[in-house]
Amino acid sequence: MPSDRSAKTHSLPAAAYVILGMLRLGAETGYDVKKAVQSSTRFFWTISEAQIYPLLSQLEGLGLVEGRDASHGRRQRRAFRLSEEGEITLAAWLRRDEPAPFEVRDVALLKLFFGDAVGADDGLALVSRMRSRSRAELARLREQDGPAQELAQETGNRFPALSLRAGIAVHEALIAAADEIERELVTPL
Amino acid sequence: MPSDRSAKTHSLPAAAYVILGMLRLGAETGYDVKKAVQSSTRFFWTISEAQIYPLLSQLEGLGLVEGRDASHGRRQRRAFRLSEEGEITLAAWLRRDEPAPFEVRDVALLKLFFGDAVGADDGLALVSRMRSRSRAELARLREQDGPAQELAQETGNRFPALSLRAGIAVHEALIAAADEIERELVTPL
DNA sequence: CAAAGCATGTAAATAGTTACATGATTTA
DNA sequence: TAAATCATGTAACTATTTACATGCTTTG
Repeated sequence: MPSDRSAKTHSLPAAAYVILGMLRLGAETGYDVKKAVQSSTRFFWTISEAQIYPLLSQLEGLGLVEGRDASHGRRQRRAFRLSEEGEITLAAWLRRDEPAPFEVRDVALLKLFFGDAVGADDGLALVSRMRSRSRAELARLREQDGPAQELAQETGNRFPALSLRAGIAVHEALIAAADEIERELVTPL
Repeated sequence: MPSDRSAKTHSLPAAAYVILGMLRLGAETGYDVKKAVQSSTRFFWTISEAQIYPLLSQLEGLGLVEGRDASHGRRQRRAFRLSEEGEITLAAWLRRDEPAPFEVRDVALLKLFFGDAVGADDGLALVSRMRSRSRAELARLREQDGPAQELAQETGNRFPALSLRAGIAVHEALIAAADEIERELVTPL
């Protein structure tokens, strides 16, 4: 675990740390990062393809990652790895106790908040949509549980599996909340 | 409850619906909207002041809100209300069953995911920071519980109080998850 | 051989934040 | 009378998404 000797303070966007972190966990190409994000951190932070490739170049320019050509036959391919600088920067970010306001961006919950603007049936529909959305997310997260556990066994990286639990807990809570809200809605005041 | 006769499909940004919804719930000025967001929907969707004022003008241009001068002495002040068009647009958006992927943007959880990049102590610090953050949010949401209940009694708008519960449930779940993760971390594999 | 997946990228547009700028009114 | 709160806004910047564009390789 590197200490933060030369901790770059240029505070990169969060997406940059997602890339650094994923490279550390074994991703090699931009495509790998994209897949990894989609299956795991997507719950905590989404990034799109259009961010990944430019950011990788930027990070290379800053010396935080090292790229090399890893083309496969005629298919072009760039493989990256964290540089020592990159590891230091990632660790320094993790240790930095910056204010981190919890931020959800969820249209389903947002719509629920304004549910009084439609009739009772449409209001109930909002609740049930929110629940089925959480059920789907829950299924997706549970599928990741196995692979995450394996990663923990094989590489000793325990945090991905542990934080997956947090995601699972959130959606279980949302499903329970939906049930409760529904019950109250059918009971008139 | 209006039906969506002339449902504007120009699909506005989510922030626009937040404004429409808040006006419907009684906010009058941009400042009111800002305060309302900070105390309630902030959990589901954040918007900043710099978005509110330009959006209000835009919405006025589209005929979805109606503004009038409501200056108080020499203090300038614009008061807005939903137009009928605006109510229709809001209701149509609520009824529209668009894909709504759950999206969290949370550096605390994100850092937790990459916690293996630092030592055991720093890793535990990530868990405890995430927990205290959720405890603070929980306190804030619980403070809103009273006012939300009153709103429900006085105006019949029940959804704000109900969806507040979802927010409370989420943070309770995250606190429980943090406890569990911590327990596992101190137990070596 | 078609479809799915691998792989990389750009352009244009939209969305959102931060910082600044201003000044009035109410409350302690 | 100082501090807090009310109130509105702009400029500059940063972040992010959507849509497009390309073409290879593996699998069914």
